[in-house]
Amino acid sequence: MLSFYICLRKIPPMTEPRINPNVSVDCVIFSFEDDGLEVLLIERNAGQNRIEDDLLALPGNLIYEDETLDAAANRVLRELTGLKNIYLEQVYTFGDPARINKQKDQDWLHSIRAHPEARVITVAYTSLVKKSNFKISPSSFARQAMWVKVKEVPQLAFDHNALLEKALEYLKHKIYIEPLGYELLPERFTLAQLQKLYEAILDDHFDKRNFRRKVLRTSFIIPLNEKQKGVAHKPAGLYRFDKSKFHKI
Amino acid sequence: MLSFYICLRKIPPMTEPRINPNVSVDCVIFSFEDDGLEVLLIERNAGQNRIEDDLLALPGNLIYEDETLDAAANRVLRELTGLKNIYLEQVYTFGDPARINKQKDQDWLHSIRAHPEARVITVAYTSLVKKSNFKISPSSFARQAMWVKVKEVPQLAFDHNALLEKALEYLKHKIYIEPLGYELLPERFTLAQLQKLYEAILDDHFDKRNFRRKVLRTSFIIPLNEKQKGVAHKPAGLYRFDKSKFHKI
DNA sequence: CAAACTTAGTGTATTTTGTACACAAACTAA
DNA sequence: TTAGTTTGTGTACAAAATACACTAAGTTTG
Repeated sequence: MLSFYICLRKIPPMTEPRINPNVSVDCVIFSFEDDGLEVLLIERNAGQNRIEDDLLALPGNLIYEDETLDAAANRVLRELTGLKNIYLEQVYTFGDPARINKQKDQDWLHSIRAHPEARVITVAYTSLVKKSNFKISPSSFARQAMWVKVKEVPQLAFDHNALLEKALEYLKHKIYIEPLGYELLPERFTLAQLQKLYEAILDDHFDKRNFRRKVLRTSFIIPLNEKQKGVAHKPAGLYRFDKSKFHKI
Repeated sequence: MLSFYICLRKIPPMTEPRINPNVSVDCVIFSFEDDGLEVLLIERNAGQNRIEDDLLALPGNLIYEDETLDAAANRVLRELTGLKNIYLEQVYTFGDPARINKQKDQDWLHSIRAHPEARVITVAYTSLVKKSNFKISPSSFARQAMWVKVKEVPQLAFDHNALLEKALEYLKHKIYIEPLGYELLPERFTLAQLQKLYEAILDDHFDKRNFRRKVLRTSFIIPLNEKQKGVAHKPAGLYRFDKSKFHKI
């Protein structure tokens, strides 16, 4: 019993972390499927008084007073979707005073926030993940979390369509600077998959031969001595990334 | 008298704008002189109780509740340095809870802020200007504003050295995407000046002939039929930018 | 089991861009 | 007149971008 008591004393007091009412983070999580990019959205849940026909939103929430922005983004993503240990990068900060003024957004904020009228600026984060590596398990005020094709995203809550646009633009720039494949493709992938990924992100089309030549000139995309199996056509060779062979410009 | 009265009624009541205690903006303003980049810094002024040996800082302050972040950055820059109508771009947001905890920063905050202990996240903005186009006239809590060579910047207040680094990195990326010359060079400039600008921003050196060839391949750097005058060597030809001939990638 | 279907994989010619490199010309100051 | 300083130029080679069409290797179907 004594040791149990001592153990209890070592547990820090369960004070609620203090919330900063003015700053939130939102996460724009992309995944790639063969027919394009998808983004992770949540369906808001207003506790008891469920609001029908509410808008989808990016996972996001207010930050705690004692956590960094990066930590907040990770926590919020985990709380709302169950996704853990995802490397997030900051994209842009949105701070229009009117960004939370739409009626539906106000209704929702009133149903879940202590200070629903407070000015909120939000810091957008983004990441690329392999859908299959993560199990979505919504909690907190997300009734559901789901992948939606980027080309089919409807009107979202707040200014979240603008956040999505900015994150896409960020991706496009970034893919020029470093290869983004290892985040999004399976460990072993075909060059056709890689090409489709580039075409999806850059919203463009490339010549197959030139693309292959360019890719194979790099030292970090490495052919394996394996082929696809069970496809109804000539099987493609498989490749992998060697992250260690890539060096930033 | 009547019309005067009516006129008075139309003037909005002089309420102080409400300040948001949790969000600030900071401006990283660069200028280019022949021997490198300079950045605009202020010397803080703690009202009566002047703190000796205080650190230099980037111009920045808390935002008002009813203004956008962009507007706040413009206002703050104007209030602190007199610089007006500068096109600012958002760079990055810094939100470490400990970023304002240095003793000197705390002392200063206590001397000027209503809530000196409040968590403050800051949104960094940057711009490139021609020094000669603007007259610096510090006011508010800036005792002085001054241009400091980027290579000679000392330790700054808060996390402002990190903000400066990030803004420099932003510049380097940006100069690959669009020519930054028109912001920083005189209307008519020599190719040597342009080359020095690129070398300053990218912190690199280029071959003169190759640089000239590359520049002249563009359609937006246009030779004038004029030469430098009064220089103690062969006078260089002058060029100008034609912004309309440049199209983003 | 042959034919049809689907995707993989390959080479060449041309143009454009990058890179390395050295010396004469134009002006001023002494 | 000379010394000093910066401008302005050309060539040869290597690397990268671009345009373009057919055969090969599997599976499915009839």
